Amino acid sequence: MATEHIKRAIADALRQLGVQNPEVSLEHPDDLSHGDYATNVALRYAKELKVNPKKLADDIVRYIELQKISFVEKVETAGVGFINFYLSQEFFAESIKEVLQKKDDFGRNNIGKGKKVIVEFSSPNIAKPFTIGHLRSTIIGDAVAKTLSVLGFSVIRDNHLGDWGTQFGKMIVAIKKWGDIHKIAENAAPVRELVDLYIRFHAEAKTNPALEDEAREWFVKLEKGDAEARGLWKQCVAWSMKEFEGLYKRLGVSFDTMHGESFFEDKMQAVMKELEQKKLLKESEGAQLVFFPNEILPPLMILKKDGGTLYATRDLATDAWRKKEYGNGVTIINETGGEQSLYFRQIFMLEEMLGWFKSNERVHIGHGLTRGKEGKMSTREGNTIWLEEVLDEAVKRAEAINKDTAEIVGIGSLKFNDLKREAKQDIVFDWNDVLNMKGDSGPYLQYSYARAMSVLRKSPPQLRRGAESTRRGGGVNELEHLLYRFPEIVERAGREYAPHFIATYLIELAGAFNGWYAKERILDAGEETKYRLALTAAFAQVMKNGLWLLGITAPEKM
RNA sequence: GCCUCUGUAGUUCAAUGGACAGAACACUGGACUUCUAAGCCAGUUAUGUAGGUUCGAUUCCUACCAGAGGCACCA
Repeated sequence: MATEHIKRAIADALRQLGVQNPEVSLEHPDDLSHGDYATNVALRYAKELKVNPKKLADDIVRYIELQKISFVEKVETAGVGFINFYLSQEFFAESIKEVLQKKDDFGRNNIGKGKKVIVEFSSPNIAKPFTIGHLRSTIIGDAVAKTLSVLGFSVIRDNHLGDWGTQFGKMIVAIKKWGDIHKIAENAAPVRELVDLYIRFHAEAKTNPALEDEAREWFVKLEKGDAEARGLWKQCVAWSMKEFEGLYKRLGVSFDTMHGESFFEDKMQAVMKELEQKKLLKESEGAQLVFFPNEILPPLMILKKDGGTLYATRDLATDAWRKKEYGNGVTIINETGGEQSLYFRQIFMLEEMLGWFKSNERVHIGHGLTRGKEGKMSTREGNTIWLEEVLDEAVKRAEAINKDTAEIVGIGSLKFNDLKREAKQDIVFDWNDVLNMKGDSGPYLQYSYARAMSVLRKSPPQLRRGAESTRRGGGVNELEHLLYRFPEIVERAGREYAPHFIATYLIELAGAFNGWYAKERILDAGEETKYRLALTAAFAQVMKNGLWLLGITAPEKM
């Protein structure tokens, strides 16, 4: 509520001093003693105006002081020429009131109004383990989708299941050669058996390359609708889906659409036709590829020499369908591992060449690898960590402290550990780090929230009507300095598709609350109790909303 | 070989080109016999190397070093 006024006042001052079209940047200084907002315009325009920056800053301040900006108490110059703005007590009282009134309304940003966005995430493969690797996509994608939705975007959460491809040829060969379909069905965890078969396939294929050809043949059969191939495939899909549903339920993640790759099987023909018509396809060594102008990117294969389709073929069909289904102007976000970033650059460029999308309508969020200490974990090698084991271990560790909340705390710690860092960073898997329950962790936030709720529960009801209580004297504390910034943080996290901005903000916020809580007696503050309760309630509100964006449950007690 | 990403404290991570580079873990010490100690307070330690652009660089550019990933029939 104050930023626009401040910016306008600075711009006016600059015009007054001779700048034609002033550009004003306003930031929050790192150090609270430098005020709530600061601008570096004096440093930027000193050269142009041929004056000393410090003097320019002083001139600007003198002009601004005459303006009397609402909610700004003090303006002063500092350092080499920064101008610092200190907000007034009324501002903080107002902002607390606003938080309490708006509740679930996350602030006033509505940058996504009228815009559609598809967030494709999680996307596990059928008949393969749901590993710690897929967890990242699931967690980050969920947080991004939620963040965009509160910014007003109309969000379609899509799980693009890997239920098609040569891998099913391999799977079928393995089942027919070494498996027993009835035994697998009786197993409590059929997917594990399938994965064992898959690993065996790769082990045996090393000495017997003919198996690979056999697998390709079976996939072609599957594509042509062979009854036996279809039957085995359907069975694999059913077993996997059952397992996935259990995991999604535990993680609290849901989807609007679950169109697997097989859904687009019959939609690839049209894409091939369009590629041919636009003369984008070129034959090379029997396969069909797209070559990019000036070789700015390596060629992208669309059709194999045996006529089989590839991931790219299906993805193009997928995006063509989405365009038709959701209309022009839809933005598509793919959350996948970072190792696919070259592939997505190829796809994005091709889709631009086809005239389907503008470059900013296609986004790839590539997360870093979760790897073991010894290197990459791979299904083929059989050294993956199953997500279920990780969830169980997380809950077990949380149980050691408190049985009642173990499930939400365990899963909260796991999610937060992922979201607190930039998505593109690799994670070296380490139990103690991944399931950290102390310090910068999910449980720290949950605990801070539960503590605030406990204070509110124990407070006298007549003092709880915080919204209309007024702030009293005394210094503004860190918590107040942070609370009003939540909407800005959410907006930035949405714009940059980067949930870690929310995560790091919440850590800071919780730290401010805990520090304040330990020092002050909230319920025994005399006349000021009402305002302190309002502040506590506002903190709880923001923390709850923030945790929700990250997909982490905020427990009332723990 | 080429391309992309990463290099910050003993460790794991932050930091829209700005003020003294922030946290957490670990370590050391402290407070609390009243609202939740998974907490609070205090302390030690860091921008891979060499240049460049800039009033000002962890951030931008160049080269090098180190790690990860990718580069035609996997996804």
